[in-house]
Parts: sequence; C-alpha cells; structure tokens
Amino acid sequence: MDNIEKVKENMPIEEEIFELAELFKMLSDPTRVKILYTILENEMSVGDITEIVGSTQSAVSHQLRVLKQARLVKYRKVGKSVIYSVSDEHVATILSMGMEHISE
Amino acid sequence: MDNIEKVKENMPIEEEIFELAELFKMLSDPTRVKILYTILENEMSVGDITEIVGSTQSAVSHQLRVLKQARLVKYRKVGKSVIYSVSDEHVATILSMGMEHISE
DNA sequence: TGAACATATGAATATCTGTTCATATGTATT
DNA sequence: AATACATATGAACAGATATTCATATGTTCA
Repeated sequence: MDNIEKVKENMPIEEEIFELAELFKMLSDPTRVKILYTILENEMSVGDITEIVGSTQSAVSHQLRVLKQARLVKYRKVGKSVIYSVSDEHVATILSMGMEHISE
Repeated sequence: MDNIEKVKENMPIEEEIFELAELFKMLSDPTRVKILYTILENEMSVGDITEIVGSTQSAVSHQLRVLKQARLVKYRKVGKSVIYSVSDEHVATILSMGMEHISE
C-alpha cells in the first residue's frame, strides 16, 4: 500500500472535514472571538457584550445569531435583557490552544 | 470593580485577538483542512496532495501558498517536485480538539 | 537545446461575509 | 395605553475569498 492510499484511508470523511472547517470559521472573525472571550467565564447581556466588544449593538447581535446557530453560545431571557454564555467547555480549550500557538 | 471592567482586563489585546482569528481562518476552509490532514504525518508532493485532496493543481497550489504565508506548512524542493509538510505540532492538536468538539 | 514534467502565479469571476442603517419585536414602567 | 428600553432582523453594500483558466517558471532528461 503506498502512501497515497494510506493517507486517503486515514482522511476524515467529507462531512467531518466540512463541519470542522465550519467550526473554525466561527472562530475566524475578531468580533466573534471577542464575544466568546467576553462570555467565556461570565454570562453577559447583549448590552454589556456590546460595550466590551466595542462594536455596534446590531453587529454584535448579528454575530451572536451566527454563534447561536453554530451552538457555540446559549442564552436566557431576563426581563428586557438577553443573557448569553458559551455553551461548550471545548470552546475555551480550542481558544487557548490557538492562543498558545500564536504566542511563540 | 464590576463585571464589565473585570472582563475588559482579562480580554486579550486587540492584536492577539486578530492573530487568533487569523489562525482559525486558515482552518476555516475544507480544502485547506484536507491539505493539512494530508501532510500531517507524512510530507507530500504537490502532485500527491492534489490527488488526495481531489481538487485542481492550481487550487491546491494557491491554498498551499496561503498556508505557507501563515507559516503552517513548510516545504523542501526535490528535483521537479516540492514537498510540503506541516510546520508545527500545534496544528495536529488544534485539529483534533476541533474534531473532538464536532463529534458529540 | 528542446521536450516533458511539476509547480506557481495572475487575472477574472462568483460567492460569501461583516457591517451599517433603519426599523421591527418584545418587555417593563409610568 | 404610551413611552422608554433591550434586542433582533432585513436590506444593502463593500470587501474578502476560493476557484478556474491560461500561462509562466523552473527542473530533468534525452
């Protein structure tokens, strides 16, 4: 068996490759990364996230929707506010892996 | 000190956020992910990569350039061929962290 | 040197993405 | 009910991105 066949066999299937790329795509925008860091340890309202991230309310809301669809964040409603948090412990791990990589 | 201030203090600086997003952007395209999986364990010529990835030679070459600029891959020339490999052990870790995340 | 091969590159194009602006929706308060 | 507040949403736009096609560059071998 040559190398090419060996690699082909160990290659994740098309769908996994696609989903993986999709996951990283979620982390490929500075605004989204900031949002995730913001709510990594504390849940936060959209208003607070907006202030911390330093973008507009609309932009933040749009990005929260993207993150929500990817199931990277969850939310609960409290009165007029909507409070977001990271929905998955892996997110922190992946972010710090990445951070470790770039700080070298 | 309120929560907002606390989060702002722990937030990575703008440049780190940007670089981090940039790193993940490299992993946000299926073709690039496939290329990286291909050369994760064995170095491979562009021709072999092209066959494994199942794209065109040109597309693969363009993406290799992107990965090269991000210093995620390195290469050596052997005769007419150029042989690429992953330049950083972290890449494997980040990929499998991501893979672990999606397979749940 | 010339032909064949391997890879890189540039231009063009179609698609995707993030932001902005305006406004809608939903909730609390008076 | 009317107003103020918090968030979401849709359309439009500008910029980015991946692929394709054609071709250039560079290397080997006859």
